[in-house]
Amino acid sequence: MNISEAARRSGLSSKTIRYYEEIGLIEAARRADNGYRQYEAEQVENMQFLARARNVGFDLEECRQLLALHRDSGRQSRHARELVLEKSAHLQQRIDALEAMKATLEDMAARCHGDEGPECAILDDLASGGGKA
Amino acid sequence: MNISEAARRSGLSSKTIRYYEEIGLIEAARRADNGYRQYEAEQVENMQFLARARNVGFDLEECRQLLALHRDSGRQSRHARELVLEKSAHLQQRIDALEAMKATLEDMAARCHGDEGPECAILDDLASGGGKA
DNA sequence: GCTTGACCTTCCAGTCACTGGAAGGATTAG
DNA sequence: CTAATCCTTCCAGTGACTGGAAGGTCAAGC
Repeated sequence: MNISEAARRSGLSSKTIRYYEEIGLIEAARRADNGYRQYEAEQVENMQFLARARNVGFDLEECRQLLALHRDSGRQSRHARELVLEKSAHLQQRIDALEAMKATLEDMAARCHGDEGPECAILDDLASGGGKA
Repeated sequence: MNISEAARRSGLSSKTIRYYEEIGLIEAARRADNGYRQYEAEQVENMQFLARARNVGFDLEECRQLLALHRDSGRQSRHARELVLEKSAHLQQRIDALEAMKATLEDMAARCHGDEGPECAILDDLASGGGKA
């Protein structure tokens, strides 16, 4: 199958597939006589694996490790679990940071009239560090 | 004061101050005879404003708008409030996405033995799209 | 055979908000 | 005098793509 079909089936874009090939995340595709990349179901499965791993927050280096574990029949599931727990903790940190930002914004918005006048608790907070900022 | 003192007081790095000057987010500093940038309290206040705005999640373009409102005595607080509410909603979307990722990861981890053996619910989920993936 | 449109290829530039580092000049302390 | 610490400019790199240019290929319809 051509690259756009592989893209459609895997959930990656054609651009992304070429990019992953370029950085060695997926192996270089076989080429047809016209130079077009040709894919088999197996490569598409690898792409799906990558698409799913990316969707749950893994970066490309982690995806590489996960894919290596996936391919390694002598793997230890502990390694995959460690990656997952580490990523989960990381996500929680980012969530906490975003929640804190959001709380500050909501506090600012609550104290701002939001009318046609120039008085503005938001701009005052940003200027002076008042409020929760 | 020199740039490193302005950095210390504002919470931005010297590199970041130079960068903000380069992209026109803060005005070009007055130079001393030796070519060093010289700052007054007023510029440092602008830097603090930017540092705070960045800390609550605004991107540089939004910071530019907020700073413009801050400087505009004829402003309408409604404009600042709109920016804040929009950003807050955006943050919520990102939080939701991260929460979903985290839930998936936790579900995977819960079903993975995490031992010395190769059986692994995590890798199976990523490969087949099972679980919550 | 010709055209049109949808593919495919490579390569280069841009994104965002910095950060690191090189190469070199200025200042300060001892 | 020297060493350490500032400061300057400029260039390159980050992550993970995305957009676009320039050009080759293919299938369908006339």
